[in-house]
Amino acid sequence: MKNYNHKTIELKIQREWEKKKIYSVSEKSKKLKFYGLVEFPYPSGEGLHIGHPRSYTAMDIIARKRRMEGMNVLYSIGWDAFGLPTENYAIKTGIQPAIVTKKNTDTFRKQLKSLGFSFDWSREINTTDPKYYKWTQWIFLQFFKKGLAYKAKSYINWCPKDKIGLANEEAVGGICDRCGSATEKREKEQWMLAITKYADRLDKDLDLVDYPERVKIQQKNWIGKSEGSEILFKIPLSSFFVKVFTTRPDTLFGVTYVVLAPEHQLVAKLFDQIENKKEVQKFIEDTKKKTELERTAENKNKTGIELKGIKALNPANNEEVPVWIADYVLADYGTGAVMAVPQHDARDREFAEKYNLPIIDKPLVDAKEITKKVGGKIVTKFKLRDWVFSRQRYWGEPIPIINCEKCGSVPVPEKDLPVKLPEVKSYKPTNNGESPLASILKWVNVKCPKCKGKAKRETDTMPNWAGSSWYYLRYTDPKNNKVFADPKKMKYWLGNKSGQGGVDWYNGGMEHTTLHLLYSRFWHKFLYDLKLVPTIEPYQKRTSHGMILGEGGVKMSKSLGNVVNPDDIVKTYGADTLRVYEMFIGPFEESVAWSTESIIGSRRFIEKVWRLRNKAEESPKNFSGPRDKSQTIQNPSASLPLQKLLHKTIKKVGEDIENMRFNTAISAMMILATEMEKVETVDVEDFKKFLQILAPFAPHIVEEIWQNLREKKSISFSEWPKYDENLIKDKEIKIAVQVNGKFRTEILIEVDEKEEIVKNKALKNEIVLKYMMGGSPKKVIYVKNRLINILT
RNA sequence: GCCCAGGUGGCGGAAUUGGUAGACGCGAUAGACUCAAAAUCUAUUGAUGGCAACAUCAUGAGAGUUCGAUUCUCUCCCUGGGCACCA
Repeated sequence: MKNYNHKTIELKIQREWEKKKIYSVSEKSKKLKFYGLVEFPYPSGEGLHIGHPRSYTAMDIIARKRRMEGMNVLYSIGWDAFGLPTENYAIKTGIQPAIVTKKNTDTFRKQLKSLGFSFDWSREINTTDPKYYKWTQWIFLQFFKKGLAYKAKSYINWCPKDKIGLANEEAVGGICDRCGSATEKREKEQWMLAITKYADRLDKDLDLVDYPERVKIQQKNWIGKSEGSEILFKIPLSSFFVKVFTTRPDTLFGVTYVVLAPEHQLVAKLFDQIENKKEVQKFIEDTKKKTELERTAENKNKTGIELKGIKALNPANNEEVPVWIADYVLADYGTGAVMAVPQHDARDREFAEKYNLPIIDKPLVDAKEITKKVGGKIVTKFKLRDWVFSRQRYWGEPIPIINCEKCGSVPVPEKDLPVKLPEVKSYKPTNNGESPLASILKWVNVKCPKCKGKAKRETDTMPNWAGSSWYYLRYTDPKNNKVFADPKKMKYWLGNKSGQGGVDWYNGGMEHTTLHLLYSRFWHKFLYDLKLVPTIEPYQKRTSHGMILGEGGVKMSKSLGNVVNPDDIVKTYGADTLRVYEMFIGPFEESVAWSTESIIGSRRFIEKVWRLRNKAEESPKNFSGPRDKSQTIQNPSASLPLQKLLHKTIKKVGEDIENMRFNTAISAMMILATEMEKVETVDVEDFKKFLQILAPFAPHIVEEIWQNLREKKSISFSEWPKYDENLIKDKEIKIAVQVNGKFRTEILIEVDEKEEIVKNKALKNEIVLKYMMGGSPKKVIYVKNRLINILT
């Protein structure tokens, strides 16, 4: 028997899969479908990160198990390729982003193929492909037509030295990460998507999906639904009112002051009546200088100033209360004004104590009644804000709008889609804050599709969240030129049980919980309303993997020099070993530290499986012709304890995969392999069952052995083994015996043995008698089939 | 400051969800095989005391509930991630 050579085996097997296209699927199947999804990668110049295979192997294991369970499985991959790093690389080198992207995706594809994922490569997609982004633009136009894409003033990060707009990521802490100078906020007209229109449904429909509780909590907190009242406080001697939003209208009698955001419109309107104009003006100026970060970080130093000469009338009792402005009240949440009840609110109390404002104890009243009585309104507010959808960048989907002086924003006619990205000389944003596209006059100057007059193209591009908001729909029908995906194909793959359904299982990172996951749910619901997708929600089930950190638990980074290249691991140990190691490394949902030293354990396990093949071959039963598989158990030469262990392992591995407890599944298979190695021969049928449950984890080596055992069909489509209930049940078990709560010995009992018999057995036990020291049992606690505790 | 995770041997981690803490793997030590090495196999491996049987202690710290707590409750400390002071 040859030595195990992962290089030749893995290459050979991968070529066979590719040649036969065994993982290509179509919806023309009578089998039940399963749609497994992983977040498609951003093809960075650094190549595949060692963390990518964690998620991809996990879903590959599930996909492979589903195939063996007889399902028609869609598992696909693509590239989320628009984005900043490629563009910045282009700015530095002058190489076209499209060329860089091509190079990077080629690398990623090769790397992913070397890991043996069972992707249907015929469905590969790329968000930067005009054939793909045609439909991203098309969906944008649907938003526009429904009035959900609109233009509004917003702020961008602006570096006054470099004269360019910056992404949040490039302006962390208000510092430009290119030149280190302080950034400013600059007002700019931007395209927005009205995600807030869907806030309530995005919140409520979380009840329909199977997401981890922590993901649901995070989404709910992000959406931030709260019910409360809007109440008007009149400003005496003026025609103005302060409109406050409160979730505690029942505390209205406890209000001792009102606080406005410094940017609140009323401050300017009432400015003439303010007695301390100078101080107020200075306070407002100071607040403006602070970045959002500084303002929100100053928890302990809430600052404010009273608007002297201005009062507000509490509508509950017509008493006058002072009006303040403070930086802790934000202009863009609620109404930008709050009523302060220091008696009932910790933050109001802190502020009141600092500035010596009164704290009064007034009665609590019924929230609804008081709201009605004072002419207020019961309202629901959300934290969620509309989505700024414009980027002044090159490497994104051009927003398909033509700006006409006469007609305003006019959508590009569908027949003219996609609006392709033109080639430019410089990828750097212009120094007046416009995208580099603005400098290509030939491209910009067009006729208005409506009036045929002079018009200009929109030069803003979309954020990279656009392409990833609908990619799972494109996988169902990746080459369609007529529609973004055929409704029939979507219906097949997404399922439609009374509007429920969606991708069956979507695994991804926690970092995408509030942005990508929420954005794509929003797009999906919008498309559902247009009757363009068959389900209310895009994903039925979502799970999250933990990060793979560097050795010792620190983040992997170039600067720390602790980046692990998956190519090196595949080369040295093989894809099967890397897959097994990444699944064995720790609990799937938690962050774990990489350890190159520990990989050897997974490699040893794989080699052990290779050696086990000899035991199976040497079994004389191999030459006795075909056998009835159901007779395996009665096979006289098969060891009963080993068979019991095999069937227990089949059960455990199956259950562990479903719960993504891959680490304990592998541990169980290691135990089984070690036990198999101890016996002289292993029944070939039993060994095959072991190979089958290992197949999703280490598909190459098992396929090779499978072929050697004269199996003609790929193990990938063999039937997932069933375990025998009778073999799993034990007749006798050991249970723990405690005396006064301390473990002292164990006794053998029959499973489900009567309590009386167990008690008698325990009380006769020598060791138990010794520890009871002649005393008599006062109380005996028996936990069935587990433990008996004797108290004296 | 708030929210969400998490804290168990030298290291990564198990523990049937309140029932024998440390499965499995790495590392380490000793032995077998070998001229030798590698590979493989066997044994030991939480700490302290003891020749040993064994005993005591031990799951971030401290309390509590319980016959029994890694698991539940409270207080505190630390690590990681997120944040929009959300009225």
